[in-house]
Amino acid sequence: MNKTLKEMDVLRQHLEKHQLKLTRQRELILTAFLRQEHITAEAMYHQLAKKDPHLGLATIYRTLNLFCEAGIAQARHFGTQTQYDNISHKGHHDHLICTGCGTIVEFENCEIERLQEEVATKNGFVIQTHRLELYGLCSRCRH
Amino acid sequence: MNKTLKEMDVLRQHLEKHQLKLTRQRELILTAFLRQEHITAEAMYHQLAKKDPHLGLATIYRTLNLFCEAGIAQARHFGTQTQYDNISHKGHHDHLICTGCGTIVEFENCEIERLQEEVATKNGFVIQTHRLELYGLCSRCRH
DNA sequence: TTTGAAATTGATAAACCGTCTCAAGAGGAT
DNA sequence: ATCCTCTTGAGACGGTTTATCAATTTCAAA
Ligand SMILES: [Mn+2]
Ligand SMILES: [Mn+2]
Ligand SMILES: [Zn+2]
Ligand SMILES: [Zn+2]
Repeated sequence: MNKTLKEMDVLRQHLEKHQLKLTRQRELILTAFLRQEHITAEAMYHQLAKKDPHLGLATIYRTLNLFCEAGIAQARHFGTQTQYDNISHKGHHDHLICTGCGTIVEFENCEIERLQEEVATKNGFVIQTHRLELYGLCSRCRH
Repeated sequence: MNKTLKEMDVLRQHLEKHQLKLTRQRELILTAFLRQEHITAEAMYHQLAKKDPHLGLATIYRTLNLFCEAGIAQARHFGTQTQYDNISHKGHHDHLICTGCGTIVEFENCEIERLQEEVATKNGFVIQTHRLELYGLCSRCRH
């Protein structure tokens, strides 16, 4: 029973609007991507290499970037690595990252968001984007 | 009247403790660095390339990283560029960055800091570091 | 002051991560 | 099925930072 994915439709619409084509690779990568919360291009590459050993790394990058343009993914730069965040079913959020095991926890805090706006206004700025990342040790990594 | 700089002493102590040497280059770079609030290695390189003997780019990087270890500087990754933040006379702070002109404004907001701790605790984390950057347009860049 | 072991320097190679190039292949409107 | 356009995969390339290494400098001890 292959249920019609909302995200596949989002992609199809984006492709249509921009005269792009729905390829086997794009379907494959989207299906795999939607199983993840956050994933790097490299990890996606290795994961898919098992299925289709000829998927090029450049195609992974191109396709994940396409998903960003379509609003399905968002590139997040944590420390040195870039994680593609599956935002198809999420609103804005920020992250807690464990420096021990790499676990990524998402959170939303509207009070912090409000205070950010307040700080910006106080300094004459209008915010376009922001980054908030908390790095530390999760309970398991502290034993 | 060459007043004795507190930062030069901090550097001297750090060098002594680690069996490192005080070189003409390190003095030169420190003096120039202390005139800045935030600066990239590349900018520092160009600023100093005109003077004196010729300073290699590798030396600039090595020395700025040395300052970080000595607690005089802190590397901050804004967008794609790495700014070395002169923290010799500052406590913890975060930044507002204008995407129009590149202006960097520092701010401290203990209420945000407190809420960050609260979020971390709620998720079983103990924070080691954090990044908070607000990107937007300053009043001049909005006209 | 001279000496010499150890640290430092500058030039440049290399690593890293992602994008660009381009010839060959695939998509899809007609 | 045709044919124009878009996409793909392999590898070259680019920007930024670090590693390498022979020559030079520092500085403590003689
Ligand atoms: Mn996320
Ligand atoms: Mn600062
Ligand atoms: Zn952990
Ligand atoms: Zn501005």
